Amino acid sequence: MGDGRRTSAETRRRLLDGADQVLREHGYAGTSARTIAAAAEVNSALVFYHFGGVDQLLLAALDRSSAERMELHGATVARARTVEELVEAAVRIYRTDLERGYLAQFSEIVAAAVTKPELREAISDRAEPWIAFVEEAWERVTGGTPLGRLLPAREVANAAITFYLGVNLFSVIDPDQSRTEEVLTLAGRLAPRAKLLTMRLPGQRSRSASS
Amino acid sequence: MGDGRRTSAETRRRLLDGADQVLREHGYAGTSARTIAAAAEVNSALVFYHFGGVDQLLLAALDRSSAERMELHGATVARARTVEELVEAAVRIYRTDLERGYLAQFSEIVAAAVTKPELREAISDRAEPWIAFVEEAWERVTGGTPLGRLLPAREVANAAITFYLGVNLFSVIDPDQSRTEEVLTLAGRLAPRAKLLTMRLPGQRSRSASS
Amino acid sequence: MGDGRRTSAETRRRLLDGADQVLREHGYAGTSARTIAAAAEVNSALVFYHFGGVDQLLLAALDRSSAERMELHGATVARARTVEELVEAAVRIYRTDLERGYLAQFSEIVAAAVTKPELREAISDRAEPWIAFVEEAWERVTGGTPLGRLLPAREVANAAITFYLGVNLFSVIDPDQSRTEEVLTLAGRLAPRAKLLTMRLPGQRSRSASS
Amino acid sequence: MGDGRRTSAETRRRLLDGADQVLREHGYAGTSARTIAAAAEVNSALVFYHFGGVDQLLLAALDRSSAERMELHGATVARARTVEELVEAAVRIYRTDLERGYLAQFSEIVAAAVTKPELREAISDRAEPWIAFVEEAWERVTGGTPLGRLLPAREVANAAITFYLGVNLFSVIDPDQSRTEEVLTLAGRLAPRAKLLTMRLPGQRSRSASS
DNA sequence: TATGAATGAGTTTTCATTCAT
DNA sequence: GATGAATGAAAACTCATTCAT
Repeated sequence: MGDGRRTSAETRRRLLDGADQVLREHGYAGTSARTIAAAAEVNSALVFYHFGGVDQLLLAALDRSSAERMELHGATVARARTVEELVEAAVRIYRTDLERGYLAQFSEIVAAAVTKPELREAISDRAEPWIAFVEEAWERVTGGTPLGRLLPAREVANAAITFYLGVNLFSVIDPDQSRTEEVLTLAGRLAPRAKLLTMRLPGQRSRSASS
Repeated sequence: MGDGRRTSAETRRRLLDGADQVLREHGYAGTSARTIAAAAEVNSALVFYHFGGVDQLLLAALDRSSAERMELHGATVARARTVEELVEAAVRIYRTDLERGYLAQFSEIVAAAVTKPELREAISDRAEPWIAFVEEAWERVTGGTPLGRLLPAREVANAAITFYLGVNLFSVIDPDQSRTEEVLTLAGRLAPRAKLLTMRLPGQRSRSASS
Repeated sequence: MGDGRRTSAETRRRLLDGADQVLREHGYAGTSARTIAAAAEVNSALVFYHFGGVDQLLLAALDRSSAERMELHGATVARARTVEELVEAAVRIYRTDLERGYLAQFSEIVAAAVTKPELREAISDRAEPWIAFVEEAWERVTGGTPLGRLLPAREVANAAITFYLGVNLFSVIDPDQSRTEEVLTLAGRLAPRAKLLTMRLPGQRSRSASS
Repeated sequence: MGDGRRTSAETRRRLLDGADQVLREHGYAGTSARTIAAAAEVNSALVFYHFGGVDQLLLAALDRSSAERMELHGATVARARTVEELVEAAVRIYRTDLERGYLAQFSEIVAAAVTKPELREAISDRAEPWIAFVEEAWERVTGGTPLGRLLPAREVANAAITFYLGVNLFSVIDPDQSRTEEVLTLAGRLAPRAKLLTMRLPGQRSRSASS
């Protein structure tokens, strides 16, 4: 399989692409050194030669797309100045990740980490930057405002990532993603109303009076 | 293994218990007909005889605990009359599921369904009643109110289940569940403020005037 | 491979026979679950099903022939009343083990234990009864005699087993076993002279006088 | 691996050292082109370039230490004038080989030769000079004496090498070499008595009379 | 119903070895 | 001389599944 010599970088790229493809088409359970190597049109021993194992290859593939996404999404989020814009950016990010298969890739690996405890730490480490990503964006946009005080960045980030992961699983229930679309649309409609949450509740005494 | 004859029902029960135990202790990846049968102290061919296969046994075990939970959680939710009480009930449900290991069990199977496309439909079918469950509760509590109009039951149910599924995966990143606790606590604090979302936005003309 | 059903005992026997055969014909390095199963005309997974692994099967085969030999050689040695007869018995044992391939089998496994440390304990345990066997025979024949005092049973047993093991390796150098035969013949000729070793050395004072 | 260019001789030396080290630390079963090359900090293809294969490298390493030992032990033995001194020298040789790891190295390779029939001839060839070595020493010390007639050099040499090889395997059963020590100590005590073996047996007629 | 023996395909992983550069 | 990428065979072992009893 595969004909003759190739550069190392080329082989590694083929393997990373093969890993992405197999993961998306057959799920983690259908992923093995053989299936990946077949997709990459490469000898299956090279999975071990270049990456040390199947899981390590999958993680390397995740790292590769994580880096791409971080760049791409970083730019998207940087333009947001208001909560509305931030929610809009989030919805755009979700759609991009869905279309490009990033969402599926991430889900598959996270799901694999649920079933294989030895993967958990690796995944946990790789999710952390994304939590920080959301945290920073929220802080930048709402820092110092009443909304920022009501909804602390850390909690918002955790909730956002939790929801993002859930979308992956929910796709099992919602194969055409229409329900998720509806939820996101709703979120878009609610965003301009977020600041209402910070108003005084009827029957709530004023802050100065309550102290 | 096991001594002497047992009733069919007894054998099935042992297998279901074994499946639960192995799934929680070793994860889906460590689950096989042999490991389950060993935990159940039963011949492994009986997994096939009684359930037709490993995945089918796992699904049967899920059905069993789903029925238990439906009863238990139904009672919890029935008492809720306000949005605050409903969110409180949801938090209590989450904590119960976590403590009893339902959450872990559900996570493992849902994660397996992500990983093994052939399981997806089965999981989808089993999630549907829970979506209906949330939908009905929300409708009962908010039906006919402005909040009910702003947040339609269907979307709320989808969002709630998406989040619940996400919690399963997020457990990988949040092994002691403390981050999830924080998010739920925040939800509890926000619930009384939900009705604020229905207020008129500054600069928004009144409904009657806008038509 | 193999046609249809067989009894468990029959399959186990075939595997043990196959293990013996492959070990003798191809050496430990040429021994694998596949080669043994092929020789046994049995599915190779049965090596694991019945014995748990290749090394365990080999050890079981060793145990089987050790039991046979212990019975056979025990009878041979029991008849010896003098050192001459004991040496004769030892030579007969050596020839029997050589002809029946026991010597080669034992050597292969002991040699494997040299190269694979994880086998050492198992082999050590299995050699111990043979050391005891020699020790008892020597003690029975020479106990209480001057020769017995000069050559303690424990040392004789260790030396005998060491030599026995060496013969295996020496067969590499002495493929037709003629050199080993000569050494054994010499041993037979020397045996009647063993008691001479206990005589007083010229210039050695008598025991009673020296104390 | 390894930085920059090295001379051919240097590379060969590193590989020989690496082979020795890996063989002693991980046993023959843990020895591969890769592990040796790693220990030598050299590219693993050089094992083939310089030596043609792993076993050939191992044999070359054996040849190197055999040459060292031949020189060293030759000097030790040359000083022996009597059987007692010769046995003393033999014990000293054994202890030296043990301490310097020669014994372990030799054991591993000889054991491998038992295990892999294709190595046998190579080992046989390499043992021959040692047989000659013992033969010559024995002949020099006992030649023309009654003891020399009773115990011909050829048989003594074969027996000594057989025992030495056995010690290698016996190390599995006697990991701290204490039992072998005892046997050698006994040999040291017996040596002065060797000439007693040549005395006339009680009831044996005189040589001249018997002819 | 239950058993345990059997099967064949599949997995990860390692190895000696080759070869273009 | 040296390198690192590539190869194909082989290893141990596990699995779901079947089937005669």
